[in-house]
Amino acid sequence: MKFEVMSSILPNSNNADAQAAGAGIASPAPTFSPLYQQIKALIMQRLEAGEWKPGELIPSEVELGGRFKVSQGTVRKAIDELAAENLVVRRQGKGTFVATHHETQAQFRFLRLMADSDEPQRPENKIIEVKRVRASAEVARQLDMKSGDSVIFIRRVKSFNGVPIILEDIWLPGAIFKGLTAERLVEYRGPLYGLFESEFGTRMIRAEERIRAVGADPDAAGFLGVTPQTPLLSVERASYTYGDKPVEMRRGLYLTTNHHYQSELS
Amino acid sequence: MKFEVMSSILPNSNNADAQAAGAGIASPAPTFSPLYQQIKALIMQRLEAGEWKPGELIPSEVELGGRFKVSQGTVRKAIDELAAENLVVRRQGKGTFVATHHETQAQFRFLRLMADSDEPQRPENKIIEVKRVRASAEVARQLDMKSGDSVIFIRRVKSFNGVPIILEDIWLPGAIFKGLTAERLVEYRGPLYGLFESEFGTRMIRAEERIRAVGADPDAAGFLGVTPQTPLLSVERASYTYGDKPVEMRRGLYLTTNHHYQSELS
DNA sequence: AAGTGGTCTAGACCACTTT
DNA sequence: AAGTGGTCTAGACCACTTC
Repeated sequence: MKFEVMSSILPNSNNADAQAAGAGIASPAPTFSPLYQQIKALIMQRLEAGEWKPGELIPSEVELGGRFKVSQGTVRKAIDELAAENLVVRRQGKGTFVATHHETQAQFRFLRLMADSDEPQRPENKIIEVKRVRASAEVARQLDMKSGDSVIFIRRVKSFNGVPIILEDIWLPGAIFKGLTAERLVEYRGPLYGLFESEFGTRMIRAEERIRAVGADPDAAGFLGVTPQTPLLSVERASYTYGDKPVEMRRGLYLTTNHHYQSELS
Repeated sequence: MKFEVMSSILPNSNNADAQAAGAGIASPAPTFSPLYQQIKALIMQRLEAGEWKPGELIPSEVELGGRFKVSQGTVRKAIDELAAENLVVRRQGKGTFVATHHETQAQFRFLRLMADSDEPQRPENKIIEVKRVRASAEVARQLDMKSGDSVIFIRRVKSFNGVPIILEDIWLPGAIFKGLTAERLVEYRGPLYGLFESEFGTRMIRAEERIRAVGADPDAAGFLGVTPQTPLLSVERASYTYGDKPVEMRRGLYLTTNHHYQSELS
């Protein structure tokens, strides 16, 4: 808990109390940041620390304003940004809740593959393999670990309406996902990130994908029921939790004969 | 210019004046929208009408507040959203400007292909072909026209550091881009959307892309210097201007041997 | 009735830019 | 010095939810 602004830098009488709230900790950082950003950072720290867990209600804006000695409007602006980043969800009349991956609306936020037709798609996951391996140089780099560190490897196939469409390899840091077993994965219903969140206390916040066109290798061709060299979408994903800490690496091969990857540019 | 809220629906004394500003037009819409959304819509209408052109300064928040008979804070919230949608750019101390495609920062907003390495990429465009054609059924559907309507077709190749990477076909509504010639395209420096904006008064706001993996046809293989059936990224883009009116359709074939399409999930 | 987020106003001071 | 957007406060009323 700290405020980065000193009264001398930001001689705003309104801020005096807020600065006092962080009293005792002299900040070495010379960079300015507005009060609401500092409040946002404070709330984010508490989210990260698990003070309020996914799905739970956080204190009201008035309550937080009192706690941090700032006006409700300032807390509001802080929470506005947290809501824009999907860390938190507002519900009028009820309050503000910590975002969770256990919601129908969140199911498709991280799967951008859409059917060309508008027929309903019954998704189905099949776990092919789960094993503990040593991190390769590339996996170690992506997950911010050392080469040879323990990593959990998952291979699965996602089908739509019974037709295999995605072959996906997933690498997870062994230290974080210690007790993860094939049995648990097979029996679990719902999105993987929901499992990570509720059983391993690791909430995925943000991801980046790198997309390429590749030819199917014999292995992939077998799983997807196509001939080798069939063009496939290669989707490499790096997932991050609080503080941009990497927590997952994926590589998916998407069959895009009757599906497409949807991207919004704005 | 209209307000969708009647005093009886929104009995906020603060709004009374704002409602009066739209006086004379009875609104049939029964849906509620907050004042700042109405202000936002009003400003958007003026942007669309070209009252303030791209790159120009729009009136200050105080000025607009006076004009619409609402407080500066309400105008601010309206402009906040317009800025978030990239319709407008704020500059502290200067004012708020209509966004434009003639800015270095905007150059890469609509090209998500990145080099795998971090070597500098010298881009280069080569116009292959420009011709007037009749809209096929699919083009007509995408551009919201009738089959057979006049369409301008452009084919070009984009190279990085002298190596051809993208073959792109572009379809434009003939009615909007009437005077567009191959000569003008060849001599024009800078992003295509900049040309559209300053010479045809059509500003692209938003786009959607559908991505697939395909095998190179002989034609494409020739332009990109690869063998037929080489996997390529097929990127179909639909571009929209104000009011979600389609103004462009594209189909790019990206060679992703040393490049990748970058996508942020959040 | 009480509490919550959602909207709106009014006024103040700040940092930045231009005159 | 004057004008602009950026931040912060304080207070009001609203719509929605729960008790």
